[in-house]
Amino acid sequence: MPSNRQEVENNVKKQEIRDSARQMFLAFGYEKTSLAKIAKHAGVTANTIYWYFKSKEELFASVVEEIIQAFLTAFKTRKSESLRDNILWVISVLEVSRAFIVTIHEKSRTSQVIADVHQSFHDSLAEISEAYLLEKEMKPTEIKPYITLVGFVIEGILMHELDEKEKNDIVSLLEV
Amino acid sequence: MPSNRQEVENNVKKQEIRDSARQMFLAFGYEKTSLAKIAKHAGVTANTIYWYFKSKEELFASVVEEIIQAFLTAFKTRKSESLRDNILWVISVLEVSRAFIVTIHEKSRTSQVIADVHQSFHDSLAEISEAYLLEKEMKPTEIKPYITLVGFVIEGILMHELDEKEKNDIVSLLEV
DNA sequence: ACCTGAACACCGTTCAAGT
DNA sequence: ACCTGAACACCGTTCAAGT
Repeated sequence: MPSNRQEVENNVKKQEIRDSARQMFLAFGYEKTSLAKIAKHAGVTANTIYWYFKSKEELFASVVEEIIQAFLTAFKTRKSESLRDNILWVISVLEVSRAFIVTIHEKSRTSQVIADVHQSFHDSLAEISEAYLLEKEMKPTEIKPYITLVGFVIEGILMHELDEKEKNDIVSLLEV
Repeated sequence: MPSNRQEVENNVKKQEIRDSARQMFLAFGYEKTSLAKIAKHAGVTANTIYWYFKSKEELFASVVEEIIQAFLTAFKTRKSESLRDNILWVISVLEVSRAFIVTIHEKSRTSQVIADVHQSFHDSLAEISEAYLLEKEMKPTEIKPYITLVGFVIEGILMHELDEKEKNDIVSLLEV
C-alpha cells in the first residue's frame, strides 16, 4: 500500500513510461526505438525518463522483468497438463514478446542488469520444470540437460518464424 | 583472375576493411563498433567505407557471408563421422564466431541482406544434412523437423555459454 | 576510380535551472 | 521531488570537391 498520493502519482508516471517503452520496443525493436520516441508517446520529455530509470538499458530490463513476472505467475498457477501441452502453452504465451528474445540475448553480453533478469528467468523455469519432471519419474541425471534442451528449442521456435505444422512436428520430437 | 593491377589493389583494400570489421565486430559487438573505429583500424577514413559497402549493415552481411562460406566449404569436404561427432564439430567451428549468432538473428528482422545470408546458411546446412541422414536411413518425414531441432540446439549451445559437460550431455540427447 | 573534409540529422546522456 | 531546455560527444550517412 502506497503511503500517500504522491507515491501513487510517481508510480503511475513510471508505469506509463514503462508501458510506452514496451509498446515501442515491441513495434520497432530496441535499437530503432529512441528515448525521444518513448518520451513523446508517454507525454514527457526525453530526459524525464532519466528521473525514473538510470539508462535506456535499465528501462529495457524493467520492461523485460515485468513480462517475465507475468509469465512466471501464469506458469505457476497453471495446472499440469501433458509435457507437450505445457511446451506449446509456453510458446504461445511468449509468442507476443518474441521480438524481445533476441534483444535479451544480445544485451546480456554487455549489460549486467539484463543478464541477471535473463538468468533468473531460466533458473525459475528450470526449478518449476524439475519438480514436474521428477513427478513424471524422469531419471534425475537426465533432467537438467533435458530442461536446457527444451529451453533451447522453445527459444529457437520463438526466434525463427515457424508455421503450426513445423512447430508441432518439432515439439513431438521432444516427447520423453 | 583479375584483369589488371588496379583491380587487385581494389580487392585488397576492400578485404582489409572487411578484415578490420570482422575483428572489431567480434571484439566489441555490432552496435558498439563504430564505422570510425573500423576505418581507423583499416587505415582509411570512415566515409571511404561507403565506396566499398553500401551501409554498415551491408558490411556486416559481407563479413558474415565470408564466415559462412568458409564454414560450408569445410563442412562439405569433411568426411562423415558419427552424428554426434558432426554436431560437436559444427559447434567447435562456429564457437569463435559465437558473438555473431545473436546479431544475425537481431538484424535479420530488419535487414533483407542479412536475412538472406542467414536463410541461405540454414538451407545449405539442411540440404547437406538431409543427404547424410537419408544415407543413415532415417525416415524421410522425420528428417526435416529433426534437422531444424538440431539447428536450434546448436544455436542454443552457441548463444549461451555452456561448459563441456553440459554441452556433451545435451548433444547425447539428440542421438537417434 | 578512389578518397576526403565538412556537414546533416539523430542518438543517449548530463546538468544547471526551474517549479 | 519532479521536470525541462540546452548542451555534450558521438553516431551512420551524404556529397561536393579533390586526385
